[in-house]
Amino acid sequence: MNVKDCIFFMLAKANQAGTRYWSHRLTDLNLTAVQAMVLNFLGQQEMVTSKELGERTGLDSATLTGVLDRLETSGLIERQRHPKDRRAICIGLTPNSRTMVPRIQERLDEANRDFLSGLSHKDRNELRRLLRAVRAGTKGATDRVI
Amino acid sequence: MNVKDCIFFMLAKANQAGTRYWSHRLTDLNLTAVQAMVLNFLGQQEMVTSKELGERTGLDSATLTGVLDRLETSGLIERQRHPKDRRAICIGLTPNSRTMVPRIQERLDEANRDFLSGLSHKDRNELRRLLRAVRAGTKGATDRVI
DNA sequence: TACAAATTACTCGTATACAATGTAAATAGA
DNA sequence: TCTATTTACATTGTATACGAGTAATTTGTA
Repeated sequence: MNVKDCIFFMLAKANQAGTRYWSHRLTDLNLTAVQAMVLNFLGQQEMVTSKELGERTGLDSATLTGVLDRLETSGLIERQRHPKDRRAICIGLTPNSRTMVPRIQERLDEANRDFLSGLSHKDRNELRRLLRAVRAGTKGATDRVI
Repeated sequence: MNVKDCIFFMLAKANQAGTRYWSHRLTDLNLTAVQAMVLNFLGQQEMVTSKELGERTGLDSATLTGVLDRLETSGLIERQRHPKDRRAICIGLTPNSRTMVPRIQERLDEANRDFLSGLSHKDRNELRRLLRAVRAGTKGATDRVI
């Protein structure tokens, strides 16, 4: 099988293109693609535990620890003790990041529109449907799918 | 926009699922997804330069150096001087990896079939078409697309 | 209640990714 | 020919990813 027709290769390269595109739209905010995605999520659902945040954003617990460390160092999130469960921590935005979140959301909307502007409306829906199907199809096969 | 509908997020998670699936099919060969892909490519096109290999596999020169270092340490590839251009190196398989490549190719074919077994034949073609379109659509926007 | 099992977050080691920089070699132009 | 630019590869530093393992805590159960 030609590498170019391998689905794993194709997914990896499409993802590379997407991440690169989204990252380049963030350079002036000094955020990485993942960091912006986490802040965006926290803008909708603040004070979640690390566990829940990981589940929603599809980030491994080990990965998430690092992402949160860097966001905390930048003063963009706060870790707080969970009131009921002393094992857990609650993640919250800071005053700084709270004003930043709306801009991130604008960018994300724009970037989504622009990135797919070469596709017809129908194709965009098809792509989303198929990507969802791919993930759903492997659920359980290797686990870990959020 | 809900994170779950964000195309960058969806591409990242579909890719995660794919890489995980393909990696798990390789554990007994002691290869990573990327390493197997590189060996598979070398099985079809031996003695390519590092530059060409990078272009074909979509690997950054910095990334490729590391991948090749590890493959060389494992005795699976050899770096040789290019006969005409002393800046360039030629990458070749070793006796060890030459016997391994057919097995990798079998695995890759199997994994491709199985990974997409939940999709109809038509959907599989659609997915490939759309992933190609996504990459082609951003060609030039951020460069680097192979 | 005592204690094993499960859970939460973290740490460590390894492997991609990629921007930026360095270095040697090749090539283009004056 | 001699210099300027380009090219090929490597190196460095930072940021995901993920498997494996750990400490603290909670839960389930005998």
